[in-house]
Amino acid sequence: MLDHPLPECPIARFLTVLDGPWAMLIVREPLTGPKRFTELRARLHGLGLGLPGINPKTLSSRLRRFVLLGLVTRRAYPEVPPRVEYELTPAGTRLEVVLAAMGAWAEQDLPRTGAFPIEDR
Amino acid sequence: MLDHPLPECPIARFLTVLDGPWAMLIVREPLTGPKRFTELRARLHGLGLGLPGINPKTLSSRLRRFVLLGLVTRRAYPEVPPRVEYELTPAGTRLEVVLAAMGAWAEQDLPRTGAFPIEDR
DNA sequence: GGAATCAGTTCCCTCAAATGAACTATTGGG
DNA sequence: CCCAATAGTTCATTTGAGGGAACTGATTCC
Repeated sequence: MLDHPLPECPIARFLTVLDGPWAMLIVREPLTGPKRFTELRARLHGLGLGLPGINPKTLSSRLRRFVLLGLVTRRAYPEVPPRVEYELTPAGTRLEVVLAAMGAWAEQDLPRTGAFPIEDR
Repeated sequence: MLDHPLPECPIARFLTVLDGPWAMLIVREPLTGPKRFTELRARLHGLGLGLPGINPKTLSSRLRRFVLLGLVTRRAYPEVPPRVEYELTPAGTRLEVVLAAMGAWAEQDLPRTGAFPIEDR
């Protein structure tokens, strides 16, 4: 994904990096403070994407990407059992406006049921 | 995708429907007025997602979904050669704020090259 | 001694999405 | 007669993402 430069177009760049059903949902969690790996797993349960929960492989893969991109920091404490905390960087925190825009749009224009309103034009 | 109700969480709902590298890029096009199928194909070339251009199958599949969800209208003119225009509904047009948020974030926080800044914390 | 805890990794499998290329019907124009 | 143009569809194939399940290492609690 970072093997060659990202697209010129900012939107395309965003989509390259934050693609997939999980990416933005993962980013949302540490907005309320640092989160541990297992904590993230637990909180990403039952969001009802048709998916039961996130696979640890998927989660660690996304987290590694985010750390690489500077959206998240990873802090490991040499304890037993191990403790690792993921925290948003300022850049990561700034994704909150995107999340807010997505949420607001969906609340207004994307009902849960298949009964979609016909807008007059 | 509409076989059973969408998730309760608005963000998850957004991601269910507007997932994939192409969805938001397609929506962006008719913001500047109705667009024809071939026109969309042409404009979606060279965005550099590592992809050369969009496959017509992918495009027609997304357009069909958007029409179903009420984000886009499809108007066919019985001419030869055929002409079909895709236009955003008010709901589709409201996605502009999401696109703007994505773009602004990427411009500020997602550089093209792998040299990502380390933010002080 | 055995179980539990945590943060992942590894293996194998499946499935949906995307791709490339060819093809359709229709008619006007050279 | 043959080609071009439009809006797709169809076929066959690949790729990557995700899923399930099991496993690791170190240490503390029971």
